[in-house]
Amino acid sequence: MLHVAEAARVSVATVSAVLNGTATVSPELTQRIEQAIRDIGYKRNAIARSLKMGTTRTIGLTVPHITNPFFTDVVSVIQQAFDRAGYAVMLCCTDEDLNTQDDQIRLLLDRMVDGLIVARVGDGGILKGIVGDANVPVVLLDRLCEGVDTDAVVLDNQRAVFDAVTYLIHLGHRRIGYITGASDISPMHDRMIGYREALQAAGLPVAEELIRSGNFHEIDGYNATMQLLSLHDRPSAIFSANNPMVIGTMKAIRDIGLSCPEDISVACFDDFPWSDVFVPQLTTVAQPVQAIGEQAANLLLDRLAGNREAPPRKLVLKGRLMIRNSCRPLGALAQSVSA
Amino acid sequence: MLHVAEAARVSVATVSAVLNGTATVSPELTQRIEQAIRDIGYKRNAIARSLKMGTTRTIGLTVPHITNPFFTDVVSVIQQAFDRAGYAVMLCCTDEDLNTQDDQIRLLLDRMVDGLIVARVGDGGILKGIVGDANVPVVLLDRLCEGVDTDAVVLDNQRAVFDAVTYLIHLGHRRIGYITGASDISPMHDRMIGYREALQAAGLPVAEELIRSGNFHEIDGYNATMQLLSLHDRPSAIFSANNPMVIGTMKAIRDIGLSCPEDISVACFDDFPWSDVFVPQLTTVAQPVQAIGEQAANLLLDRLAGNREAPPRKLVLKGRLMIRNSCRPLGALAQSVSA
DNA sequence: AACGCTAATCTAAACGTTTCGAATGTGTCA
DNA sequence: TGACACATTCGAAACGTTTAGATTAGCGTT
Repeated sequence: MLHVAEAARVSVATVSAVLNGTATVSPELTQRIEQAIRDIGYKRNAIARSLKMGTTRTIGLTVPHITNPFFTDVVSVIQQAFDRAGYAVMLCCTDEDLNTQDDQIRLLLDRMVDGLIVARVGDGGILKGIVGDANVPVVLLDRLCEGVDTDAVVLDNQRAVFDAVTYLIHLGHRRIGYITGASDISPMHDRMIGYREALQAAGLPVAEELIRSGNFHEIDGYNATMQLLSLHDRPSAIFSANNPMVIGTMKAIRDIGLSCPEDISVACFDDFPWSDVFVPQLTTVAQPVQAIGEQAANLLLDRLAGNREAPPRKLVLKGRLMIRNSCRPLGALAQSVSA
Repeated sequence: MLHVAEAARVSVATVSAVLNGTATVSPELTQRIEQAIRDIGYKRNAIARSLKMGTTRTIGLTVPHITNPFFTDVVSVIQQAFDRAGYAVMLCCTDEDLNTQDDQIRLLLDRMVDGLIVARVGDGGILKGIVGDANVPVVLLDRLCEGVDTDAVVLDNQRAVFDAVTYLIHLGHRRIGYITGASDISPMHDRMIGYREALQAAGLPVAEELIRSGNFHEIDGYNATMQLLSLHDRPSAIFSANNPMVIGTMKAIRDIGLSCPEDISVACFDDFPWSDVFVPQLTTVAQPVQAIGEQAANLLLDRLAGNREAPPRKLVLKGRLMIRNSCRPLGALAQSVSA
C-alpha cells in the first residue's frame, strides 16, 4: 500500500479510503490511485487488515469424520454458504477423539476465527470454556452438548427412529436388532429412546440382547451384526443408527451367508447417493442435509453480523423415512403380499 | 503479551523470548513469566505473529467437489497430514467452475496461505500467473495443468483404464461404451487414450458412437447411458471414467429395465466404501487415495520447509483394478463358466 | 478582509507480535 | 584496578493495515 501511495503521490490513508470507500476522495486522486494499484498489481494484505480490524472473515468447522457421507454433504453445504458470504472455512476432522478436538479448536482459536461450527465429540471438552467467555460465537451441529448453551441445529432423532422402527413393526417384525454409537452423543441417545419407545408403543418387549453398541466405524457395525446374527433367537430385522456401521452390517450378513431382505431386513440412519442404485435398495432415514448446513451457516452468520445478545437458538429439523426394499413384510403380511 | 509482561514485571521482548525459546532467559524470570501466562490465561495472537513473520501456517486446498468420494478421501488424508504438521487447512470447492476457482484462489492468497494444493478446473485460469511469480508453492492434485509447471501428484490414468478395458475385452466384450468427463481435464484425456489403446491393442475398432461425454455429474452419466443403451447395436459393457457418473449409469440401466451384469457389464473409475457391499459388486479402478494425499502433503511440506529451488517434481502413482462381479464373461467364455 | 464552513487530504497512533542492537550487570584475567 | 567477555534483559522499530483527528484549501457571508 505504501508503494501504491508513493506511485500515486498520495498518503496511505487516502489509498485506504478509496479501497474501502470510507471517505470521499476526489475523482482525480481516485483515478490516479486505481491506476497505481493496477500498475503495481497491488493486493491488500488480509493479515494486516485482520490484525487491525480484529476480524479474520474466517470460520472454523470441525466434524468427527469427513468421510461419513452425512458430514461430507453438510460440510459441502456449509462451505458454499460461507463462500457466498465472503468467508473462508478452516476444516478440521476430530476423528471422534476429544483430545484431537480440543487441539483443533485451540488451533482455530489461535488463528482468530470469527466463529465456530462444531459437530462435537466426547463431552465437549474445551468447548465448555469457550462458549461462556470468549467472543467467538459457536454453533453446534448435529450434536448437542451438555453444559454448552449455544445456537444449535439438530435432527429430531427420537422421532425419526421411532417412525423407522414403527415401520418395521408394521411389516410384522417383532425382534428388531439395534446398533448404536456411543450413547453420550446426543443423537445416539435420542435415537435409542426412539427405538425403545416404538417397541413400547406397540406393546413389544425391549430385549437388551438385541441392542449393540459400537464406535461409529464399519468394523463396529460388522462385529455387532455378527453377534446379533449368532444369537439363539436371531432378529428378523436390524436398524443401524449410523451410516458407516451399516456397511459393516451388510458385509456381515453377506459373510455369514444370509441375504437381505430375504433372511434379514435392514434399515439405517443417513441416506447416501448409492442407497437406491444397488440391490437391495436400502431403506434409510434421510436427514435434510441441505437445510441443516444452511441453517447452521445462517445462525452463525447472524451472530457474525452482530446479533450477539439473542438467547441461544435451537433448531430441530425433521428426518424423512425413505422406504425402499431392504425390509420385507413378515408372517401374514408377507402372505398377502405374495398372494 | 503486554499484560503478561507487566504482570511478570519484564519487557515484552523477554516474554516473547521464553514463548519462542529464542534467547536464554534466567530460570527465575522464566518461572515468573510462565506463572503470569497461566494466571492471565494468555494466548498468543497468531494473526499478529503471522503479520510479523510473513507466514500463516495455513494452506489452501481446492477441489471440484468434496462429495465425490475420491476427493472426500483425499481431502481427509491431506487434512490429517497438515494437522500433524501444525498447519491449518482452508478448504474450497470450486464446483468444476473456473471463475469460482479463480475467486477461491484469490481469497486464499489474500489470506496469505503459505501454500496451495489444487485439483484444478478448466484451463487453470489465474493459477498460471501464480506459479511463476508468487512465493507461495503450489502442488497440483489429480490433474495436471498446461502452462503450470509445478509439483504434482497424479495417477497413471492411461495405464489404469488400459488395464480395465483390456480386462473387459478378455471377458469377451467387443463393443464397450465409454463415458468420460470434459477432455481438457488431464485425467479424462489420459483415460480416454487408455481406452482407445486397449481397443487398438486387441485389434478392435474404436466406434465413436460408443464414446459419450458428460460434465462429471450423476445426471450426465444417466443421460449418456440412456443414449448408449438406445443405440441400434448397443454395447455389452460400459466403462464410466468418473464415480458420480456411474451412479447415473446404474440408475439408467435400472430405469430402462435391464440388469447388471446379466444384460450389461459395468466398470468404473474410483473405488468407494459401498462398492463391494451390494449387488452387483462393482468392478472399479481404485486409486491409492492414502498415498496420493500423503504425497501431495509431503511435496508441499517439503517446499514449506524451505526447499524452494528444486525443479518441479511429478509423482505418478498406479491404480489398481478391483475385479468384482459387475462384469460378466461373454460368448464362449460365458459357456465355459456356466458349464 | 476576516470569518466560518465544508470537503479533501494527510499525519500519526494503534493492532500484537518478533527481533536487532543497545544497555546493564557479573565475573575473569592481566 | 581496569579492560574485556559474556550472559541477561530491555527499548524500539518493523510488519501492513485502519482511523481519529489535524491540516489545508476553497468558498460564501457579512
